[in-house]
Amino acid sequence: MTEQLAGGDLSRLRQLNALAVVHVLRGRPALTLTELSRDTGLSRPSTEDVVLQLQNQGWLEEVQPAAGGMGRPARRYRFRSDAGWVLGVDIGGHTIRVLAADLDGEVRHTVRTPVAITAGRAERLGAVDAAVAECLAAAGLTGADIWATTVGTSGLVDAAGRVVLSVAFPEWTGVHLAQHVGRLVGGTVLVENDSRLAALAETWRGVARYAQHVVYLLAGLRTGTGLIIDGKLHRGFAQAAGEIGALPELGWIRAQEHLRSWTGAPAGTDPDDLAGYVFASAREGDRKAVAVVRRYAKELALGASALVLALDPQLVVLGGGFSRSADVLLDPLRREIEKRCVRIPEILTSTLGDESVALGAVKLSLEHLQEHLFDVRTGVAAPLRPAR
Amino acid sequence: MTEQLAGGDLSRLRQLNALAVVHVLRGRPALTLTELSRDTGLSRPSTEDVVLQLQNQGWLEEVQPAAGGMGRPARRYRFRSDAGWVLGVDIGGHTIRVLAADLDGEVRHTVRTPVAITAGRAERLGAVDAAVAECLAAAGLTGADIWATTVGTSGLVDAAGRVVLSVAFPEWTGVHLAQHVGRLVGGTVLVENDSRLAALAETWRGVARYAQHVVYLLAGLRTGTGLIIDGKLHRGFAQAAGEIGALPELGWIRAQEHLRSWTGAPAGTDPDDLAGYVFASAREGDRKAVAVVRRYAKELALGASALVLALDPQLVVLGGGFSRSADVLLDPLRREIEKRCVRIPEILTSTLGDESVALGAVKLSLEHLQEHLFDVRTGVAAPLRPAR
DNA sequence: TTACTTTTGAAGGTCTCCATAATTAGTAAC
DNA sequence: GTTACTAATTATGGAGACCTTCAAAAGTAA
Repeated sequence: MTEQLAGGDLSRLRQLNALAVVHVLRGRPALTLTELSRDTGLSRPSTEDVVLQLQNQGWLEEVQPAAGGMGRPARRYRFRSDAGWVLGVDIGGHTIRVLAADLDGEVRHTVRTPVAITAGRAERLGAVDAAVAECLAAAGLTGADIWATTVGTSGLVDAAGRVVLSVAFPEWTGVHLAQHVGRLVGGTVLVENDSRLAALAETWRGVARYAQHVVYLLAGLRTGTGLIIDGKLHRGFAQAAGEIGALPELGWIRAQEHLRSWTGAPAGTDPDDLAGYVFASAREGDRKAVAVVRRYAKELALGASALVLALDPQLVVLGGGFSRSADVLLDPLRREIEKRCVRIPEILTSTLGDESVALGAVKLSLEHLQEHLFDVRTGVAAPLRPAR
Repeated sequence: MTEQLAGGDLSRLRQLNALAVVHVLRGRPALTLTELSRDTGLSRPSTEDVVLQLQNQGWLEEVQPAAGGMGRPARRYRFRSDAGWVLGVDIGGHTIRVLAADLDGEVRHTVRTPVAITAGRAERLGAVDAAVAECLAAAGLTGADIWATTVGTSGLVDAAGRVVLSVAFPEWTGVHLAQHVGRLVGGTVLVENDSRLAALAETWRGVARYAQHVVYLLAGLRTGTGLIIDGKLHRGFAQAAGEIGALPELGWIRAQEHLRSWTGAPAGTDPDDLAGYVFASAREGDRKAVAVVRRYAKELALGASALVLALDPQLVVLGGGFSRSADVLLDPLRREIEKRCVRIPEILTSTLGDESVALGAVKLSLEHLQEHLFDVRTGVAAPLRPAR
């Protein structure tokens, strides 16, 4: 059964009303007391009381009254979204990304650092340190100002924030990212698989904003998935959800091999760049390239269909590097899914691009704060970085 | 984001505290005010106030004080679990089951009516009517005393309570079960797929009580699934979740054919009874029967593995008629799943038997009431059958 | 009958909310 | 520049729900 809400005394009521005020005010421009009173359902005097308390605690700030208008100018209050900060870190193969966002989720600073795909563990971790430091400096913050950080990485991550298994970077296996990044910033450090974060980003600021159940496909040099169920990221009992690629009968692991088998690219092309040539040739109508893309789409669709049949999502989102070639990839993918599924979900292409993982990391940090700072169980405390 | 809890005035606080008292008292024996005060965190006088109000509303009842013990005997109050009733109906191929349970989920009356597997739509609906009427009569109730009813049926059911597609009983397709049963009883009538209800029953009173993520396999003359995610039944966007059997590459639909291909049963055996002979022979070591069971287990495991890889459940529950033969079925099933999955969940056999669907139907009815009658948004109103 | 234990009932106080009315600080019109 | 109008602020009184504390009541045990 759902966790019941405990009752309590009058201070509990104040707690709830303070929470209601914060909830109304977050992510919106400054409001007057009358407006707040209307939106919270509280009386004007009570609203003022609550607002004064929140102002003393540091959550709210009075801003200049709006010019013009009849009657006595009303005081206006805004949520101090800069009271705390969160970071989103994406440790990719070629790039480290760090986003600093305020409590409203507004991304204020972005740092992008290239890193060699061949970089080892120490070098990559060093690049992460440097990027985080650079981002903090740019924002004029120190690690102590950060209330929550989420790190996205490829591979399987355990609940403690350790990389349990990384196929793409064998050296990465075993690295304790939560601990490592925790040296640099305050607050909680979460670590999550990159595909899952990308999926989360789509439900936040991407094409999946309206959907409660989403299957996200990361199609690129690696293939991955992220599942959103009931509006929440689904991890599974041991963080192993979405690993449909492991099923040998579906042959998802072989999917990219089709792309690499193509011989139409200039000699000496880096195998990692080959995919781009295949898609480009398919776009120009090269029949062999079209056939290769179709075979790739079919294998991708097999895993996707299994997920769709299992979960019946409203929406499938195609993301990852190959989603840039959605014009040649989406149609065959859709056809293959339609062949197999009972009910056909919408199938859309991600528009978030390279930033999706880092954005999802920001969102996960915010959700963590939401649970611990603005929860109905605890109410709103003074704005302080939560204990780790 | 999660739906925020609205604030309010003092009556809201009373609402929450009343809810807390009800929550503490439900499903437990009568408690004294002192005990209630301790468990709710309220002061003694406040607890008394709340309890008196709930008693006036009809939710609580004073019972005889406990004999013996030191000091002045304390008044004791119990939750009036008989203030309302729910029904769970299982429309099976051979049997109609109706359970009547009180608000604590205690099943007080059970009716089991045989119905011919060949019965048409009208005959089957008539049997349902008769069984419901019989159950109400046995409980001394009328339809108006029923606050919620859930009907379990095979096939795909839409949100309005209509059978959209029934493969097992073609005539069943299109029947509006919610409407039909709604003629007999008050309150809400929910209709749900039987495999899902069986899965729900396992998390309530079965082997899955401790698990948040469960894959339930209905293995019998039909094969079906039920998914529990985050402790809740997962239906998907269009109630089509769990239809992994449709994926041609996994060949789930062919699974039972293996059992029917067996030639070791007495001539003229009803094909529906064949499975029992196969399992019995396998139990006695007949090598051909063992091989047939193994092939069946493999195909069952294929679909199960897809679900396990997709969701990473803590637990897989094997239910349905064939779960009686778990002694010969479970081991090969487990081996095949272990071959394919990244993380191996526990695999257990259902112990609820034939009643699981009806029990799950009772549970779904109770969950519906829980949401509408004892919700933090509304608080507890007077005990009246909720409007439809 | 007395001592002890525990619940009950009553009193007084505090907190948070609400409704209402008086005051204040602006704009608009003359 | 004064006056009317508008809308926010401030002040007041009251109600509801909670808390703590203490005396009275109703049992058991010696």
